[in-house]
Order: sequence, then structure tokens, then C-alpha cells
Amino acid sequence: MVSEKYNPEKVEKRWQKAWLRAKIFKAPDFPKKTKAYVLDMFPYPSGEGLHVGHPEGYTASDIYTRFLRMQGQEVLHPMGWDAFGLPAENYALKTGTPPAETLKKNIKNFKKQIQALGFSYDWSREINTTDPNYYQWTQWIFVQLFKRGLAYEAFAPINWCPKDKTGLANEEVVGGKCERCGTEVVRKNIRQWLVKITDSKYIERLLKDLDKLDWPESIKHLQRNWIGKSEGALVDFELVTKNQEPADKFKVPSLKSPVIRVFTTRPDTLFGATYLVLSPEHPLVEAVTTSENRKAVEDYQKQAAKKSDLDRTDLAKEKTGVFTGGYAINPVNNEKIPIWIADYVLSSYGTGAIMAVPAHDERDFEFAKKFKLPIIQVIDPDLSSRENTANAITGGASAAILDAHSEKIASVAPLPRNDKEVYIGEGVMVNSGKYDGMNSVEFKKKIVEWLENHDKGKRAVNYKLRDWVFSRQRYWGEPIPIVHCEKCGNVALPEKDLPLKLPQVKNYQPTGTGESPLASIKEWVNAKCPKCGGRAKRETNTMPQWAGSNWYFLRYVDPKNGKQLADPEKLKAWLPVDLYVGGAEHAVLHLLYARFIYKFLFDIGVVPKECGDEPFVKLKNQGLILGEDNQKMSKSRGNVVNPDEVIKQYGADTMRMYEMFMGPFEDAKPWNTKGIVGIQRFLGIKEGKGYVDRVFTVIKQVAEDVQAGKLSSKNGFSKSIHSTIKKITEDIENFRFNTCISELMIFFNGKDGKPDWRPKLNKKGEWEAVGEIGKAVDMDALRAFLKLLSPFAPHLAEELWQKLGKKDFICQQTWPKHDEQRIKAKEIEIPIQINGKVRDKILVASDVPEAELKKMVLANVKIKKWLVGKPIKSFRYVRDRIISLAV
RNA sequence: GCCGCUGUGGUGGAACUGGUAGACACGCACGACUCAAAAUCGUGUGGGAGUAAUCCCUUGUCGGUUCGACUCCGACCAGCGGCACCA
Repeated sequence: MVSEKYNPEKVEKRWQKAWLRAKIFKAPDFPKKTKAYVLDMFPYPSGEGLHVGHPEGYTASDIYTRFLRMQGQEVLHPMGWDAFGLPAENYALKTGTPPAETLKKNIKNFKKQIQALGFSYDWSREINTTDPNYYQWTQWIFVQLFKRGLAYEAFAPINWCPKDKTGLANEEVVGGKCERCGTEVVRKNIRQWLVKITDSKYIERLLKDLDKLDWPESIKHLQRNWIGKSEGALVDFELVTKNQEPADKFKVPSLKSPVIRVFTTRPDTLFGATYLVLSPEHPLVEAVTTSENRKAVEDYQKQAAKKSDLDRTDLAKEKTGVFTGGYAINPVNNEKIPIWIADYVLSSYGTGAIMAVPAHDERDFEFAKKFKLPIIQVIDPDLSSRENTANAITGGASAAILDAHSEKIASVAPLPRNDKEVYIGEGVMVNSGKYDGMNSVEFKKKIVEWLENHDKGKRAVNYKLRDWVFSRQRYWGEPIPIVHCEKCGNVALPEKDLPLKLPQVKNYQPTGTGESPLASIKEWVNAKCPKCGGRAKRETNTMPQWAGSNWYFLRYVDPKNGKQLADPEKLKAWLPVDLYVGGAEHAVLHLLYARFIYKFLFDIGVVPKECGDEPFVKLKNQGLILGEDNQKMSKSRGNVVNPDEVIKQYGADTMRMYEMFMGPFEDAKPWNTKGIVGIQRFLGIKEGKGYVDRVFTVIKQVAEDVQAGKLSSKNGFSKSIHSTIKKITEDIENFRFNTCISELMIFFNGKDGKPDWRPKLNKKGEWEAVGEIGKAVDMDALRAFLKLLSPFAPHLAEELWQKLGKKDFICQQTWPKHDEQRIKAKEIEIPIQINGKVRDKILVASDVPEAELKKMVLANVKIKKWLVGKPIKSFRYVRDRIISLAV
């Protein structure tokens, strides 16, 4: 009788120690066999500790890692800490505890929790972004960017919290309000450091190279949208009023008079441009405004400046704007059109000015309707409906206008059209002078050529992506290694002076001037210029959290290198990352920044050519684990599950397997504590006096009984295991862990011709061997089963491996291989369908000829019943699958 | 508003390139063990009709293609996620 109960608490700790002692997860610097780099997104070690979402991704990557190792690969599987950032600093503001201290505690706790789950990380490579030996290289990368003009200082509007008197990152603004105090955020133009991610050397590659990545399509799609490429044209509109010389950058050299340059993706609608709109911040506003409109324009500008981003982009609000009094000339038809300013035109996109085509753009249409500006249709959706449309546009007033082919159509036709909707598609040109009747797609090319030939515009590409605001008015981040010298301007620190250490401060409160708390440390701020030795001041902004995380995966390869970011030979040996596992919430931030920095490092030769210029070959996103109420887990909802308690109650193996069993890895799925018992029953039960018929107890009992001579052992790898090996191998490769686990259960429970491994309890409460194992135990199959189980439940697998008399580690065994021949059944059951409905099943030899099968089917009593009086229209046999009759 | 994803029993979910829908697990019901309960084990479990054999219905809704549709096509509905005046 089995007396020993499975005790995960003891067993798991024992094996964790044994693994650590044997250093079996330590990756070599230079792998000799096939290499695999399996990476988890490293966590921010918050004070709250792990939540159940963390182990989901870590378990999946661990299963995959263990699987690859058993398949004979050498795997780099590291872990570290992304430890700069707000929570620790906020905590310091409240309590005065230095962030470094808080984090030391948090990391210790996180590490303990992660290790309790038995993940096979190489802890000798652990990194921490707040370690000066680490951020020395984060700063070094910044200096390289700066030297090449890719990091620059500028005034940029940022989110500003008026109460906390600090700039906020986008991710700290929730619903237009400050995450910390709830105050509505305003826009403030302050000095910033920006990184030129939009540089022409990179932006197109960031877009195009997505094609070669094995990432979820949805993530690639998100990045493409975020980059937001649009192709169109820049068009110059000459000003009619010439009060003043415009700023140089808006002047096309070959033109003598000042122009307003607009960007449009629809040059084909140029004949329908009935007015121009400048953003309120546009530098030419003053120049075009007439004296009688000046007051209204200036008032509007002031109002717009006061508005928060939220107000400005609120679509529910009606469009606003004012007329400047100025006019410009539409280059294609020489019409004089009014210039307005409105805050629906953004200063930061394109040229900050647009040509408005109300007939073919919804926003322009809305604006034109409100301010009674002319609406001229220039694209007809369909030639055949042309007459109807003509009536619609002109309100039936003058259909003849459409055929007038006049260069001056615009002045004849501006009948305001308030009823019809906007048409944004392709079609046939109308009201477009000599181009009428031309297909709009063709016309688009033609008119751009015309603009280029006449020096009035040119083909152009625009992107939504903006340069990356790279500074924070915060304390807990990497200091930006730049000094401002009175004579030399901005000067980067020489590499030998890195790291520029973050000094200790007494007060973490922002200064209120938009500077970080560092600004108040005089002895730190005042520095010598590295170039001229003269007086200089240090930059007091710090880097954003993304700075440390966009290259950390390079450092794991060579975590202690003091001379360079990482040894190129070691990078060659391990990079790129073969599999990256993490949450989808990083789709456009971390994953885009990391790609950019990697490409940059590739270009300057830090990342060797052999590694390629994309860091993450394959990406898998874990789905969110929801609370039991199917809602996102959050403290306020009270539906947070604490993994510590789950591990304590059920053990790490059960926790790991349950998380994998819940559903598809990439889907969001609700936690259900009751469901855990299914896994628990399968693996082994910790307490309770009843007999347990699952993995732990059975294998242990079998091992003991075989050794005691009570059962005979039969070697020879019975066929039942082969389909199990095949299924599990394929499913791990495809991250389908939920079905792996059900397959493990099926193998053990016995079904589909597989033996039932479960012993039966007799009346006396004693174990009684029946069925397959009553005769002889197939030890080879049992050992293979344990190997298949081992990536999922590594501790239990080691324990039972040992009980089977093995002295080595199961996690270092070779993954079993299946024999395709032994999976094929000699006899198969084939369903018979009549008109798509299954009426019977027939047991036949798998190689039965179709003619013979047909005879058998037609002779079948149940089938005959359905065929009475009906001629058979067709008989179809899909080998080994189905017989289908139509009557 | 635009883009993307997802809709299968009481629940989480299976179903290979179109081929027996509901694997596996939870829950529930009944039974065994127990003085009893818990734990454990066994049997059953999509809905409906029938003692039964068996039959009908069923993968968000409606239609289409096919011998055959959860799977492919079209329209619609619902939920989730992202972007949000990007010209």
C-alpha cells in the first residue's frame, strides 16, 4: 500500500537546489551545438511582487527551453530586472526611502518567487538596468546617437501636470489625467532631448523589415499603423497678400512670392481645394492675417494654446476656426481661395497646413458646412451615375457646368452643398478642367508630374511616427551624459568618464521648474566642459524607462564586460534572439524602440553583421489572465490571484501546468481556482488519506513493485506511446501547451486503444493491478511518458525519474522520438454519411480496396434502411476518413 | 469613426490542409468508501422525443458554395483590443 504522499513543497525545493548545484542551466559563452536564444521580457520588480500573469509567459518559455535542451540544443535563457522608473521614485517621494533600497528588496522578493516556480534560467547572467556597470552602456549608446546627430535637444510640447509640476510620459497619462494626482494634463513646451527614430536612414527599414519577422500579424499591423506611412505630394500655394517675408523653410527657391506649402495624400482632388487651413501655431499665420482679422486670430491662437490635448482631439466637439483675411492661389486653376486657421490641423504633422477639399474629406466637409465655404465635387464615383451626381452637387441648378471644361469652373460652381455626404473613393474626374473624364488614379500621377514640372510641388512621403521624446524631468533614471558649455554648446562626456553615476539626493520632489531633482545638487550640476575645460552645466533630465530595456538582451551575452557593451564574438555566438515571449502591450513602444536601437548598433558595427539587423526573429505574446469574474485583474476589483498562495497550496508544478492548461497561450482567459484540482488530481495529491490513482502514486508504486518482483517489466516501447510523442512534440513546437497536457492525460487514463495505467482500488482499499499493468509494465513507455511530462512538471518528473532508479537528471535526457509506422492502425473505424449525416460506422482494414468497401457498405443493414427506394447519386471514399453517399 | 481579433455545452476549452462537433478538464447528478462530512474513486452528463433501438435539433444570426461547413464566401449582430481630426 502506498504510504508516501506527494509533497510538492519538499520535493520542489530539493530539485531546485540540485539543479542550481549542478549548474545545468548555465549557458556557455560559445555554444558547440545548435544554439537557441529564448528570451522573456524582463519584469519591473514592483513592490507588489509577481502576479499570475508573469508566470504564464515564463512557464511557456521555460517549457520551450527545456524541450529544446532535451532535443540537443544549447539554450541561452536569462532573466534580469528593468528597475528604473516611476513606482520606486513615487515611493521615495512618500517615504523618503531611496529607490535603490526599495528595489533591492523588491528584486530579492521577485527572484525568490520566480525561482520557486522552477524556471531554468541561467542566473549567472542576471542583469539590472540600474547597476552603474549596466547603465554605463545605456549612456554609451546615447553618446553614440548624439555624435551621429540622432539625439538632439529641442523644445517639444509634452504632457505637463500643473499640480505635480512635472512632465509626464505618455504612459503616465490616463484618460487625459495625471496618473498620480488625477489633475488634467496640459501641453507645455519645454526643453527636451529627442531621438531621431524618424531619420530617413531608419524609418523605412523599421517599416519594411517587419515583413521578414515571424511575429503575430496583429503586432506587425500595430507597428505599421504606428509608423503610419502615407504617400502624397507637397503643394505650394502662393500668397495673395504679401505683408511680410515668410520664414525660409516655407519658401521654394524658384518662386519669388511667399508660399504656403501643404501636404496632401490626395493631389487628385486639387481642383476641389476651396480654402487652406493653417494650424494655430503655423509660423505664417501672422504674415497672412490682415489687420481687421488680427484680434480674432490672436484670440483663437491663445485659446488653442490653452487647450489640453484631450480637448483638442475630442471628436465630439464641433470644429472651430477663424478666417485670417488672407488668400492664396490654387496652383492648378489659379483660383483665389481663403486662408483659415483651425485647431483640427495639427502643427506636428506634415507641414502644419492643409488644402481643404470639402467634397472629398469628411473633416473639411464638416468645417466647410459650418463656415459656409464652397464645396466642389471633383471626383465622380461612377461615370454612369454622372448625371445624377451632377444634379446633386449643383442642386440641379446647372448641370451644364460639368461639361463646360472651363479653367474657371471653381468660380462658376461654388454652390454650397449641405445635404450630400462626402465621397472619398476613386472615380472619374469632374470639375477639373481639361482633365475631366480621366480616371482619378491616373490623374493623381499626372497632376503630381505637372506640379513637379511647374515647380509648384513634388511627390512626398509622410509618417505619423514622431521623434522619440527621450528625457524625463525625473530622478530615478539614467543621467543623460551631456554637459552644456557656455562656449562649445552641448558636449557629450568622453567614454572614459562613463558611467555618469546618478547621485544620491535628499529630496525627490521635482523642483517645479521642469527640471529634475538633480538640478538642485549644485556640486553635481556644475562641471567642466570636456572640450574646452571651461564652465559648464550638466544635463539634469534623465532617460526614460525604455532606455535600459531597448538593448538589455545584448548584455546577457556578456553581462560583466567592463570594456565594451558586449564582446562581438559572443554576440555572434548567440544573437539574434530566436524566441521572444512577452505581453502584447509592448507592441509599439518597447518592441519598436528595441528594433531601432538594434539597427543603429548594427549600423555602427557594435552588433556584428552575422547577427542580422533585426533583434527578435520570432515573437509570441501571452494572453492576459483575467480574474475569476472575467475582468482584468486589479486591486480595486479585488479579483487578484496571488501566485505565492497557489504555489503554497498546490505546488509549482501544478501551478505551471494549470496556467498552460487554461487555454491557448495567446488568448485572454479567466482564472478559475476550482479548475486547478484537475491538474492536481492528475499529478498527485498533497494531502488526504484516500488512495490516489494518478501520476505520482502510480509510477512510484510501479517502480517499487517491479523492484520487489511483484510485477514483471516489459521493455519494447509499446505503440501507445508513439502517437503521444508525436502530438506533444508538434504541440510544443507550436506553443499549443493546453493540448499537450490533455494528451498527457489521455495517455495515462487509457483510451483509443491505449492501456489504462490506472490501478483499481479493491474493496479492502488496497491497490490492485488490473489491465495492462497487471500483466507487465512497459517501462520504456513509462520512461518516455515521464520525459514528455518533464518540461511541464519538472520537479515531479525528476522525483519519479529517481524513483525509477535513475541517478542522472531527467531534464538532461534525450527527447523521445516516435515511429510513424507504429502509429498506423491496422483496423480503422470509418463513419458512413448519407447526405451529410452519419448513419453508421464500419470497422475495416486500413488498406481495404474501395470496391470491396462499397460492397460492405451497401450490404450494411442500417445503411440499407436509408437507401430504400432511392437511387445512389454518388459514392465517395476519403481514405481512412469517411464514406459519403448522396441519394 | 477607422483598423484588427473573437463568438462552440452550465464553465475553461478540443476539432489536422472542409470529413464522426463537444477531446481534455471543471462543475453537476447518482453510486462506492465513511457513523457522517471532506478528500478520493466509479458511472453518467449539449438540448428535445422515446421503456428502448432510434430519430430530430445544435458551433452568435441570416443566406450561399459543397456529397459534406465550427472551418470557405457574403450580409448583419455582439464582445474585446488598438488608433483616434495624421490631411
